[in-house]
Amino acid sequence: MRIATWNINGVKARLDGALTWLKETSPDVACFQEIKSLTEAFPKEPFEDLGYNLAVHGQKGFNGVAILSKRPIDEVAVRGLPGDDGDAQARYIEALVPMGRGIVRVCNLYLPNGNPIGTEKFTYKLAWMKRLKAHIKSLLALEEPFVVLGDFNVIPDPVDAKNPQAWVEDALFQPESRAAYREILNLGLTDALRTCHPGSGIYTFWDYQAGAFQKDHGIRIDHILASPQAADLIVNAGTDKFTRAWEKPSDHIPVWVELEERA
DNA sequence: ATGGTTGGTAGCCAA
Repeated sequence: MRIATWNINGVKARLDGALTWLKETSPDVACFQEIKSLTEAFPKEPFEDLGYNLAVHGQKGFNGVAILSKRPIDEVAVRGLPGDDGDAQARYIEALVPMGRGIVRVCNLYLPNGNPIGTEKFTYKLAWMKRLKAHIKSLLALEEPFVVLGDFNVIPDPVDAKNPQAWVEDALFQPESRAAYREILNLGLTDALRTCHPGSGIYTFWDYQAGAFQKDHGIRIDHILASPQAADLIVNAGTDKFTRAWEKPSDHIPVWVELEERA
């Protein structure tokens, strides 16, 4: 089965593009970030017409995440990242979807950007990552297949940027951000895209400004991390870079993983 | 090269 993630940067602005992408690539599960929509304002019908079930966790104007699944969504396990009841930002949703004889848990996140560094935004990013680590640790104890995927807003390594030096003052490439990401990975998760494409030059984001896409000044910040039980099933992973060349593109492109289905 | 562009919203904020 194919599970994909895409920061669409506004569901209303990207409605046509998102529908075209779903029709062309037919993921079984698609996770969106930055829907920038209230839950009740999400345009569900055109997606349902393509055969998708939806679980939406939105907020007004900013953030917002959604899970679309051609298979039944057995349960929406979590809305909002656990660990801080005072955090109202809609950046996390988790659902259970049938796979093979069992289920796969899909954990869709939009990790805080954290810029500019030296502000409460960066503090919030690091605190959010600490909460994410704790939550993933609890999921690993279940010893089940799951994927944690979405816009992590972290450039893991220099190889994940065309021009790493351009990002040294950015929250996405701070040593603290990278260390927190590494701690999560080192709990025992597998970076699906890295595993299938170990080389350099794979990016998932190009800024709208200064012709970044034309110059291929990209970074890899959208990730799919697999639990050990899911990593055993990885067949392939990749990106849908063609969407970035469309009219009115998102600044991110989709990332997907193909998991072997064992009946 | 301290600029540049986009989305959501209603003035700027977030990215």
